[in-house]
Amino acid sequence: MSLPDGKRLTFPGPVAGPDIAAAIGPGLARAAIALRVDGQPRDLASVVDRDAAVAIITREMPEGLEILRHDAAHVMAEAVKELYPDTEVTFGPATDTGFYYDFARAEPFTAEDLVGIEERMREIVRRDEKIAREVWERDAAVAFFRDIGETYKAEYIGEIPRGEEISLYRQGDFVDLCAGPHLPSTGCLGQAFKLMNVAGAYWRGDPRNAQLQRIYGTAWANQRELDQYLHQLEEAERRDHRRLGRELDLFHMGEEAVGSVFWHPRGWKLYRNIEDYMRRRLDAAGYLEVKGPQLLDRSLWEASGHWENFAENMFIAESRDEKILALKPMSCPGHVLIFRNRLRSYRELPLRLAEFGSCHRNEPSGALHGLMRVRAFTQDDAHIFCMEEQITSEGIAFCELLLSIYRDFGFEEVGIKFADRPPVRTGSDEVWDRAEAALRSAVEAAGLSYTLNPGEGAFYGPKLEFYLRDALGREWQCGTFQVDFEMPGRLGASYVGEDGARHVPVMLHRAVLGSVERFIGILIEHYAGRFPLWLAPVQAVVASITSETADYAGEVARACTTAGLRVTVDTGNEKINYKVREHSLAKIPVMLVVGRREAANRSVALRRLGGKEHEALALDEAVARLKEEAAVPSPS
RNA sequence: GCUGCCGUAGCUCAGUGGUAGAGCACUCCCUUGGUAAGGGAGAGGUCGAAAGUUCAAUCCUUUCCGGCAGCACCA
Repeated sequence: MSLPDGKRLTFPGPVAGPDIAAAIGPGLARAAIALRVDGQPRDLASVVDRDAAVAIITREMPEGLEILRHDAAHVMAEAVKELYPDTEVTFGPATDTGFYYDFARAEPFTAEDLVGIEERMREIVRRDEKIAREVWERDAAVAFFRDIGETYKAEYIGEIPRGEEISLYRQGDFVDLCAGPHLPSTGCLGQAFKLMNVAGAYWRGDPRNAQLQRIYGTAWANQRELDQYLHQLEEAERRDHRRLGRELDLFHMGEEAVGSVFWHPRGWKLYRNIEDYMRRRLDAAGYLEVKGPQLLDRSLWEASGHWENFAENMFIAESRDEKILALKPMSCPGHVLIFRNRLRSYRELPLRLAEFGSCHRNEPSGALHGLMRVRAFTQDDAHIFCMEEQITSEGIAFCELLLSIYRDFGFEEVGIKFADRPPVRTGSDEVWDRAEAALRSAVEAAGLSYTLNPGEGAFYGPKLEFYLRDALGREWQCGTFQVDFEMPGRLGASYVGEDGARHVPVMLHRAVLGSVERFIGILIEHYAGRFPLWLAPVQAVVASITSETADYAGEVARACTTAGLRVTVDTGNEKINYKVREHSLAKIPVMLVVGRREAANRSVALRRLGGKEHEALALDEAVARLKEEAAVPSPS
């Protein structure tokens, strides 16, 4: 057999995993938990009886960790069955950070139950039960699970394709239907796991089915990694934009307007900083800003197809004359109306209509989440009306614009997914072929790599989805670029081509930030509230040491304001220690402290947020320096 | 929307079947202090809303509203 490093091992006959590992080395023999045979993960105990590419999987490897987490799910199921025998087990896979198992049980699991289950899991690990694979005949397996009252498992076996092996795994008295592979024994799991929470989940993910109780846990190769993960969770909680939004007095949300944001002065300043920046970038990139109406007549939504498909999520209003109107959930129909308001020439194309579009969508209550998912939001939306042969160049230009904007906001890593035709769609396959080809050539011409997201395109066309990675390594989908051969025709948009005939333009839907509200939520968490100077709502606070220097503090603040800096003054009756603490907690990037010395020689003591030191600077110099540092990034 | 948990002062949280407390924040007074909490006093609550049980409900029950976690959803 061949090993990953290219070496070859020869055995006289069939050989089991532990012997292969032992033949390679004693260290590996101890660390081995599973095998990979010709790319397929297998139990360590499985026998290799032919020439194959074999690799030993250890718990430190990604696929080893996945097996370990899957085992954690089984151990949890065993613990639950021991403690609550009336529970039925269903599915229990590994996740990116751990595992879960869905249980069917009349009584809800409580937080205290979790403590007991976790204790029992640790005990099962200490028992070090052997985990054995058994291959069963299909009907016998169904009968077995039916006998022991596991109806979900029995049901599921019926859906496993004929010809596939029905494998059961036995550990102690617990038997579970599972494809595997698994660890050799429960002891191999180790103790680096923790149960996290319990939540509802539908059987097979379908809301029409019974709702099960899902217990989530996290599991790692060792205690250090577990601690690190738990620490990262704490860090995420510390950065939670809902918490920082309150602490930094940026915004609040309330039951008087569920799913909508009350922007406070500082939060709105941040919002405006972003909007102003985006406006400059759009202007420079040849977009024309427009503003469409909020409330539009039902007939338009019927024509666009929204009334039929999305009425559930639209807010409907009725006027006194009994007209039915809807708050717009997106801006595209309005932009088409602007486009087709007069006769258009091919000479005008590409025509890029941009809008900070206020949209309302009646999102399900359970989906709402701070700024990340709201019912009233602003899209940095634009629609490019163009000819088919312009799709590629517009796509390239958009990708460049987007990446440059993300960089300015401090996001260097951007992932791209290509979402192609969904099962339910409008338009012929031939049109989809052209749209997908044009989009693919655009992203490839821009020199960007992407992964495929099959079947996830919009119903009217394929799209690129742009994901940015934040400081905690989390991915957020923000930008999008969609090719639409449908809606312009549907809403009657056309232009006069070079040939004098009417043509239907292609429409490119695109957004960089996506929802401005959500993007601000991401920014807050990315920066943990410590915004770069150009974004910070308040860039500096001038703090006096004694009331004697209050006048000079005011003078310093005026000098800053004149230079275009956003500053506040603190001449309050508190010690400087208190002021430093207070403004540090408010995450103001810069403090300009003025005492008797500074007032005497017209200087300031400049202190950076989080810094331990301060720097004495002439007032003019400090202002000039801050002004330079606070410069808004501009398109080069 | 579904399941579970939660809702007491602006915030973080104690607490009780006999109508409530702490710390921080806030207001005032003293203090004028050189880089992460100076001292004192005061004010602040229809205990999410409604109905029910009870002599009596913030506490028990039901419904509703809102929040959190997950599921489903995200055109």
